[in-house]
Amino acid sequence: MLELNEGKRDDRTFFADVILPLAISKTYTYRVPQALKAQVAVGKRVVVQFGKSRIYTAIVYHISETPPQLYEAKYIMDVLDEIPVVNAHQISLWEWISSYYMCHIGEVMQAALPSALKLASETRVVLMKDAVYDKGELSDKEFLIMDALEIQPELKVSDIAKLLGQKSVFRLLKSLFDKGIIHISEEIAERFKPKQLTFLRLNSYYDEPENKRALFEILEKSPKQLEVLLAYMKLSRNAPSSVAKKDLLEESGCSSAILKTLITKEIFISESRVVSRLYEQDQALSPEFRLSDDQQAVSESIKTHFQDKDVTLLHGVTSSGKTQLYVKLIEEVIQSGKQVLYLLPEIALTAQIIERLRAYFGKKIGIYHSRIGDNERAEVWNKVLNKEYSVVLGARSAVFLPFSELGLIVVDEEHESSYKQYDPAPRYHARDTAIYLAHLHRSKVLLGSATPSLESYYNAKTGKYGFAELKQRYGDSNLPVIQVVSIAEETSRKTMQSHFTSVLVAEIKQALGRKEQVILFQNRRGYTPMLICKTCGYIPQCIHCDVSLTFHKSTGKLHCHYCGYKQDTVSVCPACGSTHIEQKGFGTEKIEDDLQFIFPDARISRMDLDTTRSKNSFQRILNDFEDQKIDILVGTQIVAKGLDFDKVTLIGIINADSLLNYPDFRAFEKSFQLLSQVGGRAGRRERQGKVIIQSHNIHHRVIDQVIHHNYEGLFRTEMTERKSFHYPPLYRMIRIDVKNKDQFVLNEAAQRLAAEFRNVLGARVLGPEDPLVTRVRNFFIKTMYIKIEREGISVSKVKNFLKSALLTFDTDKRNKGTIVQVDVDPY
DNA sequence: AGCACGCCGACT
DNA sequence: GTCGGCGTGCTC
Repeated sequence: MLELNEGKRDDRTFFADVILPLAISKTYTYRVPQALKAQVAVGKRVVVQFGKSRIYTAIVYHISETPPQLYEAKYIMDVLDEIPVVNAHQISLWEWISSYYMCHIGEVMQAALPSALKLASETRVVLMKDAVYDKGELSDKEFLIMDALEIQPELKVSDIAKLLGQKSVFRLLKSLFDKGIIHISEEIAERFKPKQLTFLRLNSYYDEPENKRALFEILEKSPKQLEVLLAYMKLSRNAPSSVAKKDLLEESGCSSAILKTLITKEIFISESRVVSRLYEQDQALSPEFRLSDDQQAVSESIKTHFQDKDVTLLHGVTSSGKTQLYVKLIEEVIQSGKQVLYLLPEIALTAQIIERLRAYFGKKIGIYHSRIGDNERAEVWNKVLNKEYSVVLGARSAVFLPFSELGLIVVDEEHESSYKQYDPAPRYHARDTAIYLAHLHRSKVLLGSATPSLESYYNAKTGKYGFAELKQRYGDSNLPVIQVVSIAEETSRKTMQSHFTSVLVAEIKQALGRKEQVILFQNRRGYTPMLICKTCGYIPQCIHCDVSLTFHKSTGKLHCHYCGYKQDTVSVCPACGSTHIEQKGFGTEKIEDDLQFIFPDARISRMDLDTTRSKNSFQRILNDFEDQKIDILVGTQIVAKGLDFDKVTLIGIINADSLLNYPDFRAFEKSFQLLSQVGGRAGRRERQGKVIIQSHNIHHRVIDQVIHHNYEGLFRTEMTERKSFHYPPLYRMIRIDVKNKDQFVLNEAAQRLAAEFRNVLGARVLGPEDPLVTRVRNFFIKTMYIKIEREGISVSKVKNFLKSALLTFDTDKRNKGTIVQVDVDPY
C-alpha cells in the first residue's frame, strides 16, 4: 500500500478511517501500528476495539497521515486479510446506498458482509459437524480453543478471549474457520415455505414403443388403471413431464388409490416439486440448445441497444424463453472474461432453475440467497473475490458480492416488489442498486419481465432505457378475451345501469346463467370517496392528511383512509350552510349495493380491508367463494391475494380511469397480473375467460399502451386503435417515522414537519397517523408519507430538506421529535 | 448498536 | 442509606 524508498527507513505514522458494522454515521480513525503498516489497506478487515470492551471487525475505508486533532486514536489490533475482501466499487456502492436510502454506512456493511466475515465479541462460535482435523497440526492456542469447544459446543468470541487471556482472537478463529473445523453459530430459520405439488411421470421404461404396447395389454384387465394411463397420455401431450397428480385424478375421474397401485407397480414415478405459479417454466437448457429465430433477433436488438444505453428492458411474455436468451447472453459476456450477476426474486429461485443453470454453467456459477447457510455465503463471497465464479445467480443481497469486473447484470422479474428490502435498514431496492452497481463497473443491465413495472416501462418509453420485446404466438382458441368498454359512449346512449355498462351487465347475466363466478374489481373502499357542496364547492377533508374523507355507509361516518381519522358525516355544509351536498365517486360498498339492485337473486359479497379486518374473515370469504356460496365477489386489490378459482370466468374492472394514478396503479397492476392468470386458467378449462375493463376514456393512453402491451399474447385483445402516448405523473413515496415518548409533543412535531413539507417542497403529505400511532416500549411512533412528483423534486432535494428539518427539531427543545426512519420508495 | 454515567423511586 | 429503573450521550 505504501511507497517505500528503497533502503530508507519509513518512520511515517498512518491513520486508518474504518467502517464499523453499527448504526453509526461516522467512520472512526485508528492508528496503524508500525508492525501492521505493510498490511493495512483499504477494503481489508481489521480488528479494532470500540468503546470500553467491545471488539469488532471493521473495514478500512481510508488511509491518511494526518493524526486526529481532538482525540488520541486507538491502535488497530490486527489485520485479518491478505487481500482486501471489499473492493473500491463496493465501497462506492455502500456510500451510494447509505446516501440514497438515508441510512448509516455501517448498516450497509452489516447487510453486505456475510456474518462469517464479521466476527464481533458477541458472535458465537460452534464446532463444525463431523469436523475431521489433525490435532498435531493445531497451534497450542488453537488446541485450547478446540478443547473448550469439545466440552461446550457453543462459545462466545469474548469467552474464548477470556479463556486465552488475550484480547484479540479473531486471527486464531479465522485460521480455524479456514481449516473448516469451526463455524459461526446461526439460528436456522426456514421462513420461506415454498408451495409443493406432486407430479407424475411415466417410467422411462415405457418410452420404448413395444414396452408401452405391452403395458396397454397388461392394463386391459384393470380398466380403471387404464383410464388413468389414458388420462396421463392426454395431459402429457400439452405439458410433458409436468402432469400434476391433482389434474390427473380430475381428468381420469379415478381415486387416488388406483393411482397408488400404479405407483407401487412402478409404472408411474411420483415426485414432489416446488411450484411457483407466478414464474414461467422454461424449456430445459440442454448443453447445445440453440436460440429460436425470434430469440436470436431479440438478443441482437438488445446488444444493439447496449451500444448506447446502459439499461435495456426486455418485455417477454411468460414462457417465451427469456431464460434461454439470458443464458446465451451471459455466456458471451463470460467468454469475454467478465463477470455476470443474474438476479431473481427470492421466491423465483426454485430448485429447478438453480439445477438447470448449474448443469449448464457447471463450476462457473455461484448461488447466493437468504436460504443458504452463512458458511456457504462466505464461501461464495470468497469465490467471487478470487474470480472462481464468473456467474452468480442470486436474490436481492447478491448485489453486495465482491465483483471485480461485471460485464452484465440481469434483473429478471424486475417488477417484483420483493426486490425492495423493507424491514431493517438499508432499505434498498436491488433493481435500482444493480443499475448503480453496473454504472460503477461500466457494465450493462438487462431488466426482464412479462409485466414490467411502470417506472421501468416509463424509462424505456422515454428513451432512457433500451426496449426489446420477445413475443410468442399463441393459438387463439382458448385465450381469455380482454375487452375495453367505453363508459362515455354508453352514458350518451343512456345504456348505463348505475356504474355498469350494458356489456358488463350482459356478461354477468350470462356467467350467472352458466353457474360461473364473477369478480368485480374496484380499488376504492367505502361508499363514496368524496362529498362536495354544490353551492360553495366545500369538500370535507382529513384534518391531518391532504385527502378528502370517504363516506362509509356501514358506519355512517366519514373516514380518512390514510390515518384512520373518523368524523360524523355532514348533511349541512359547514362552510356555507347549504344542504345541497353531492356524493362524488363510488367505492366497493356502493358497487355492492347497486349490483344487488340489478341482480336481486345473486349472492354478492364484498372483500376489502373493511370486511377482512377481523381475524378469519379473509379466509372465510375465500372459502365461501371457492365453495360457490358466492356468485359475485366485489373487491379492492385484496381480491388478488388469494385468487385461484376454477369457476371464475369473468372479471370486471369497474373503472380503470380511477386506477391510473399512483399509488393505485401499482395495486391495479399487481391485481391485473393475477387476474389475468385466473382468466388464463378459465381458458384452459375450455371455458372462455373474459376480462372487461370499463373506462370513461377508452382511448386513455395508459390503458391502451400499458395494459395492451403487457398482456398482449396472454389475451385476445379487442382494443381500439392506439393514440399518442402520455403517462400519468409518477410519484415517489417517502416514508418518515417520527418518534417521541410524549404523544402530544410527537403530534406537534409531526404536524410541523408535515407543514414544512407542504410549504417548502409543495409535497402532498399523507398521515401522520393519529389514532394509529405505534407504540414501541414507552415510545410513540408516527408514520407519515410524503408524496412528491418524480419529475419535479429530486431525492437529494428532499434529503437536504430533511436534514434541515431535523436540525430545527433538535434545536427546538420543547418540540423535540426524532426521525427514526426514512424510506425512499422508487415509485 | 452497546455500554457507562446519571438522576429519581422502593427496598435490606 | 443503596439497588436499580431507563434516559442521554459517546464511542476513534
